[in-house]
Amino acid sequence: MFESLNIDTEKETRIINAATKVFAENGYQRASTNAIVKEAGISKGILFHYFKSKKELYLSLYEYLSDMFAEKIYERLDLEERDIFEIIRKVSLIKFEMFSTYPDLINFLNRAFHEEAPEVKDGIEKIKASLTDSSFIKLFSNIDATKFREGIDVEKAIQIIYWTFEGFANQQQVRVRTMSVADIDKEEILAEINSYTELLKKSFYK
Amino acid sequence: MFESLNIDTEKETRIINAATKVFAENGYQRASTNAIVKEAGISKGILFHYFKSKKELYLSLYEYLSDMFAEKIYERLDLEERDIFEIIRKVSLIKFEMFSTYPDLINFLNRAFHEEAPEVKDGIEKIKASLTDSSFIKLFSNIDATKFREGIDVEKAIQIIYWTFEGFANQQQVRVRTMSVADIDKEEILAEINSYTELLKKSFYK
Amino acid sequence: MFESLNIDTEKETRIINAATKVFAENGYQRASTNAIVKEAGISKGILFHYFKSKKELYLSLYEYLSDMFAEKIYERLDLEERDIFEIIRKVSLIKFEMFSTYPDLINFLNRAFHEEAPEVKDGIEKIKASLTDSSFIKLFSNIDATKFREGIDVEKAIQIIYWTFEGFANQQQVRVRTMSVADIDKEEILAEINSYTELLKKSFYK
Amino acid sequence: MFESLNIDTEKETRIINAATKVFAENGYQRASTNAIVKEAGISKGILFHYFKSKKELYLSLYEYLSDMFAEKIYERLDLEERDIFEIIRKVSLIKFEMFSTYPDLINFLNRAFHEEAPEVKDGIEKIKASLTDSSFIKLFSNIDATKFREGIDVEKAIQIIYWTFEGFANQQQVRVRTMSVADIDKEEILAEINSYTELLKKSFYK
DNA sequence: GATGAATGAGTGTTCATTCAT
DNA sequence: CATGAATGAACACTCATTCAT
Repeated sequence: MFESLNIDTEKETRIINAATKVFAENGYQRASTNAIVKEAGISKGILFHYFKSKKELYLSLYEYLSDMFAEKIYERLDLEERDIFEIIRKVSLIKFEMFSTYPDLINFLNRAFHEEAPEVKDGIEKIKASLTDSSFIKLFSNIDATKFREGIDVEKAIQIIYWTFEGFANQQQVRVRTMSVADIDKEEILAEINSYTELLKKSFYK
Repeated sequence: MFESLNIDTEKETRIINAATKVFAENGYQRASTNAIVKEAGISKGILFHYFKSKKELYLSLYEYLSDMFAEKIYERLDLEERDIFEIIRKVSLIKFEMFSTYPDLINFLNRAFHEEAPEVKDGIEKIKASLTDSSFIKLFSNIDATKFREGIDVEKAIQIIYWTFEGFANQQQVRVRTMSVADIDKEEILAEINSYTELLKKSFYK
Repeated sequence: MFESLNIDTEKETRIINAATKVFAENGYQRASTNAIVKEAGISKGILFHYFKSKKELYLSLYEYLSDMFAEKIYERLDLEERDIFEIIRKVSLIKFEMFSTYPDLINFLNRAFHEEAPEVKDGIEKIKASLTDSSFIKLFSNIDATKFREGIDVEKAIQIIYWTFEGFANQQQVRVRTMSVADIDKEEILAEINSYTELLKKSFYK
Repeated sequence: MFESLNIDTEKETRIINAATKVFAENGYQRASTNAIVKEAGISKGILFHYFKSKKELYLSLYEYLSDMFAEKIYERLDLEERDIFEIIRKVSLIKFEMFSTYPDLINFLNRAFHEEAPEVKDGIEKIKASLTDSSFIKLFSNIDATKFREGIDVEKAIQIIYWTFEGFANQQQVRVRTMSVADIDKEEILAEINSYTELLKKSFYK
């Protein structure tokens, strides 16, 4: 299941949505298969008919949602873009919009990123690696190095930029946790992204 | 217990060490009180005599170890130091040495930092806040802003510096996870810290 | 199905072979219908289309394989033979050869002989009885009693002979359990059969 | 638990009796821990507090009951006795009486002897081996070989005698399975034992 | 203070059987 | 004929917490 995106039955969709939500809210360990089947309105048996274990469910879901997420990013991203800040701004924007539409998806992915449960940690890492290899890093490997000031270690500068926006995203997540989706002030956040962008440009660029 | 640092009996020390270790290795949820009493060589009853619940044990431990950690940091830190990079370098160094001596402590604290279990999340946040208020932020609030180039938003620059070293620390942790304490190449890591420092100084400082 | 030996389709053969193997390896209870359909490469539905329950599958299989086994024995046995030891030696030999060719069949039958699962125990007993009545005991009922020494209770002597070779067979089975079919030293086993035969003849025969 | 026969609390006794009964009636696999705790009138938790798994419960029980059984046999057996038939008669008699008093014990032990469940099979074999080594075979290793007729392979003769009474016991068990303890005709069975004894003596002894 | 026996709801998972397609 | 999705009760086992001793 999931392998070839043939999620076309109503029941499959319900499982995916339910599992995404329950895992997003509870993390791997605390999420109970009982809660998932209840949320999905299905029987215990059918869950284990589709996925042979909770672990497999989680990992399949992770792979499916990562793929889907990457796809969405790519289909809206200008792959010719070589300015790192433009790339990050665009990705942030897309993430935002996806968060409004599919908050569970984004929450699931964010949580999975730091998941510590030993049953799935290695599996997540493997999927992450294969994804990153095949596609993600590409975004950053194509960066236009000539824009950076002389004497700057571009690779490390990119790392700093990445960590900055990762840190910012985490900070927002914590803030947002208690709000409803509607209450998030998108304009304010974008403004903050801009000021970090300005600061980093001023410091790293020619 | 713990409130006034009167950890003077041998049994208390054993509980602390055991709980630190078990929580460090498993996180809040997966850590079982059974594992803790077994590791400590004490009875179930006495654990719940000292701490009325697992939650209280965790939170007391967190507070105690945070305090202890902050104290160690402070007693070795030059409080007059106003250069943020010097502060960070020194803190990194102290953390390093503490990790060699008390790896469980550092692992516990790192893990607690990202702990998601709802039973303790708010409690952690509260303790963190009180600690930060009373002491930690002080380190960063005293920073010498005059060293930064004109037109740079110093507060945001400090955030970037913080996120950079946080990101770097996380990266190291992932790398280190599979190694034994002995195999860590301290010199190499310090060299990397230095090059990030150089890069950021060159970019942000006058 | 099976009643009239019309096992002529390829699919039926696959069910038989798969079920024989899975029951032989796991016994009635632990054998799962899932494992059987997987091994046979068929769907769940078709299994329960042919056999209305796991119990009926097992019992039909038992009857079919018992019959088949008895048939094989009979077609190669000299029915005029009235010396019990000759009969047993011949039966042992045939069993041996069948075990080399159809190890699952023999394993299934051996295991069924001691099967304790209440769902099928009575059914097995009934089939065993009808088989024994109609054919098996005949082998032993025709024994030449005049070969036994005076004063010997022939019926009981036959029982002893039977138990001896049954015990020997069980002993071999335990030994063989860990070996591959190829590693079994047929000559050695036949030599042992011979020495038990000699001993019993010397003791019971004139 | 069990290690040093300190089964002195009322609850422990209830667990032992309940587990013995449920395992005796159902074998390892079909016996459910639910049935055991219900029969014993205890909670689920306490069973797994004493025994860390169903497997450990079964094996501890097997060891305990085997030991107990062997002890009972030994304390009533004349160890100087070197006539194999006398030994077997006496053992049969003791078994009988034990069966009247503790039918579950004997049923458990008989069933365990042929238990096929892979979780416990090896464990049973190991315990059996250690028991046999230390004590049981002794009974048969001390047999007076001079009583056997010239030219008889005494070791094989003993095997035959053993298999005969084993087969007889199995036969009785099948017969008895449907009866209540009270309905068993002890005299008749002892008479049959005697006639097998007579036959074997006449055949093997001088 | 100190022990560890005791609880019972909760966990992930299995399974023979049915039935709409 | 044939499929495999669907069921739900049952399984072994875990766990934080309490309490009689």
